[in-house]
Amino acid sequence: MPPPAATVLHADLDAFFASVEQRDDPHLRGRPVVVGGGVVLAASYEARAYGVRSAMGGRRARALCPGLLVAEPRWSAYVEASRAVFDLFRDAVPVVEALSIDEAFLDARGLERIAGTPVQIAARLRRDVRERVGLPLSVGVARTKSLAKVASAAAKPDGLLVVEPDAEEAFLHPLDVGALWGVGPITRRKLAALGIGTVGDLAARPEEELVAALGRAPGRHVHALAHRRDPRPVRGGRRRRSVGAQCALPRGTRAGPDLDTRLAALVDRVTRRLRRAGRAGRTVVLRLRFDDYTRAARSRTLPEPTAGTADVLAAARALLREATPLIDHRGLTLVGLTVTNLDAAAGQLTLPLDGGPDRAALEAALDGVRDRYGTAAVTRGTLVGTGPAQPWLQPGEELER
DNA sequence: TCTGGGGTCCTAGGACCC
DNA sequence: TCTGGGGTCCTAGGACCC
Repeated sequence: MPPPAATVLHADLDAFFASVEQRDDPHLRGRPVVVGGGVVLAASYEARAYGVRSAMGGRRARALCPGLLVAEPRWSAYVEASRAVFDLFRDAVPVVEALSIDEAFLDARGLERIAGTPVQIAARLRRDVRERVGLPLSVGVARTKSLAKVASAAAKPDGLLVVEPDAEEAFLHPLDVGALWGVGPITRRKLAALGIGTVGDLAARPEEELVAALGRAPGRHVHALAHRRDPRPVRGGRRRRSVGAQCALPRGTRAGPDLDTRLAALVDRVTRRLRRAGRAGRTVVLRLRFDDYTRAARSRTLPEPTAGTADVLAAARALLREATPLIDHRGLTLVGLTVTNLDAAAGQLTLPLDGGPDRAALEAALDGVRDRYGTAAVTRGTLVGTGPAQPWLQPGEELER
């Protein structure tokens, strides 16, 4: 067995939306900027120096930082920047696991001969992202995903931090438990009640005590993380597991035509996105948030996967009817709709290939089917894709990419 | 801190089946 | 008629992440 080495990279764009705005508008550079006026979606490091944070209300942010500049979100610019950065990730290593629009894990094992050590790859990646996309990227390099994630956070802004295997404990133990990936405010509070403040404190406690306080999975999980055990591999090629949309409502919203219109708009948005992505789901989830900010969800699982507006809307309306007493009693402040259980049933698409296609066309068609169906093969002049059923996709439709 | 929009994973209980 | 162990699927809720 080779000795353990720091081969996992966690790459994370700094203040992503705000950095894109500063890149594209010279007036914003070096100044406190937030994206999003109502609620802060991203804050530049200049704004963070004033205590401005993402998810903060815009009014509070402006109170903290009088000269704050507010940019309206430009989603297409962020998507484009993200694509360019992920292209560089995939150029750098073969296995990339996206975590969100602005961060990913990269597996840098076994690339010494062709691309250099993990640290060299990380340094080159930071330079390439800066030069070709114009954005600051922080990278953490460590033996496990969890350590790499914590390392990239410690490296920010615009930094590179390597945690070598023999330095892990010295790096991790002084940190607040909230720095661990997976320890949020609630777990942190429960741990504080046990007198646990740092990762070192956490590592000193027996697993049974943590399981008793947090539950089986979370207890075992934080115990393992504190002892730097994290066997999760970097997984490439992961697909989205749900598609949803939501909208905030004026306080005290009740069931009625207005709410139904909102619901229909959400269904429309979600099913469009599903169809564009070539996906279908079996479970429709109605999400509700009430006047007191408590939440509830109601769901229905359909016999077949669908991305059809009418199917999803019918299910959503049935759920809404079911929840109407609850809504009228407690008042609604948010309604959301999610389609999940994506591609849950097996199906098969068969395409006749008449007239002996040339090799390039055949390979393009295979790629198209494989993208949508998971597998693709040619059997006696017929192109077969096996995988998730997608009933609205007719044979022969949308084969070109 | 009174609150936006998008996701992930885990757990528990009940229905149902063999 | 009563009883057992084991499994899957579905619903609802909770915690966490960006």
